[in-house]
Amino acid sequence: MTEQQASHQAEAPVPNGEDLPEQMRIRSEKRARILSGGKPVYPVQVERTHSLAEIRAAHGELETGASSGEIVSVAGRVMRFRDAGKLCFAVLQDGDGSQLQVMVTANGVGAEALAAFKSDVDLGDFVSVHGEVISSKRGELSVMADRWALAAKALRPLPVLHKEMSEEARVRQRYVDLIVRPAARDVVRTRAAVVRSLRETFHAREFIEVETPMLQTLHGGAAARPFRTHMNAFDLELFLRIAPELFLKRAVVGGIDRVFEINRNFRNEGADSTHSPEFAMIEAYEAYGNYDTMAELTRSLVQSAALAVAGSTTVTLADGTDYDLGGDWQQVTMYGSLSQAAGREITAATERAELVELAAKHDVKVEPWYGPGKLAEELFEELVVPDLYAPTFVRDYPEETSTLVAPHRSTPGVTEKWDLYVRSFELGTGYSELVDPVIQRERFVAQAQAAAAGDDEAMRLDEDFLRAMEHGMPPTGGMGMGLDRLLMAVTGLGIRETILFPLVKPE
RNA sequence: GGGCCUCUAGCUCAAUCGGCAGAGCAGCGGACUUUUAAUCCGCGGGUUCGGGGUUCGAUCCCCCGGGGGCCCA
Repeated sequence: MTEQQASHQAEAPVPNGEDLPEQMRIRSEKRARILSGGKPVYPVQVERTHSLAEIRAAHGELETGASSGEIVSVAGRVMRFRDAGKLCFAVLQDGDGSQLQVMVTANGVGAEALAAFKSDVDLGDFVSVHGEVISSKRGELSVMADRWALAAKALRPLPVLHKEMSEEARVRQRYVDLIVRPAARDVVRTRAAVVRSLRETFHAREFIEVETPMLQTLHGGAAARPFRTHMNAFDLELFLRIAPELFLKRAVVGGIDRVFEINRNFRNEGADSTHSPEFAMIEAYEAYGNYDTMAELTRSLVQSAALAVAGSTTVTLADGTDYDLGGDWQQVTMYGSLSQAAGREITAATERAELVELAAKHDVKVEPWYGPGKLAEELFEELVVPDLYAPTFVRDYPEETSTLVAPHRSTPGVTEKWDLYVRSFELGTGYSELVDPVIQRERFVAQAQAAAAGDDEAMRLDEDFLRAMEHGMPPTGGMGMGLDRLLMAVTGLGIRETILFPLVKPE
């Protein structure tokens, strides 16, 4: 930076200085005053020999009032500040949430540096303190300063630490949430531990991680409305992917027999406590696997993740209740559970008219393009899902709604597909993949007809995907699981709490 | 998409029937060499989400719009 720029910044600390709230104006004025006094406000580097946690680990047992004899430099964000005359206390915080008190006294740093500490430092600032590790008269582990320096000034005040910010403020300004709320930092670490656990489980089973296109000329692999975008160079309409499935299957055709991807999908739908327009998903495919082997893999992924974050397959949810993800999970069939809930036999052969009548009875909305399979699934979601609290694999879904799934080997009209439900939300899905290119083409054609009838979630015919499959695809099992929902499953949090920076409407 | 609730100081929230817009924390000035949400004295701080209407007078009532939450579809 040139001197000219530096002086310009000193003169105009922030735009619209006149209109600033009082506390920002005062902090900006301090910034300018410190700079004009020749001291840096944002030095490139400050003294720091130890993290706060390291000091605590090394000297946590120091007796009340004792001195350690060790001279250190620590730095951190000022979370509390108390001025007791010729002595100041400040509590510094590190990124991992650990805190340590520093004491600045007239004897230790001199009257001038003490006065500067009082006048220059605000809550939220970063400071560096050099001095001896001691224990205060009240037994608080501290660094007794012999010098100090400002490490970075905060121009905005911290929110009050003793009350939670509103949910909206927490989501809109996650950086502030992270500063003041340890639980917010914990979620970030928990999510990282889950992702790491997933990769370890996959690697232990010799799955290869790949990245497939997010910008696609044709969206597919799921039933959802896509985001559209445009590529200038090719003057081409592109879609943000709604699922990686069709590319991962191309990889299996090519001989990547065990393959997985953990990455983002985009669905142009609403946002609520269980849906985010962009969400992270795990998908995996295994040649010579099937929906049973994928169920076993999925259970292992979830249980290993629970062990990684909770140390147990029984996790404690945000509301304090325990939830058991351990052991084998129950398995039911979709038509069987629906029949039981409806009090009458319903199969893939049940006539549409009968299902329409049942839908009317239970206030389930019926769109004209719904066939009997889609209707049965809608009824299932209304009548059965709310009661699926314990982890449950629901098996054998109608062909009509399972465009990419192999026909069941013994039950007519259904496919080898399961959905995994946890606490009544859908956590994942698994298939014996459809690998017959002729049937796949027929299913795509049926989807095209549904699209023509008004179903804007219907899949489009993907000719290149069919071409790949026509080269021969081995019998394959596949699974998919929402990463954000897996976090929800092991923590009990809402989806917007599991995503670090969820989309919010502009203010 | 529909219904209900909500938006006030930096943050979290009050404000009676429509009658001078308040508190706690935070901030500013002062005191204090051992504080732990320190204490004591003093003092500031507001586009009450935006626009319009009713009224002598609107945070409050009405209309339109926006953000957020919950429930329903």
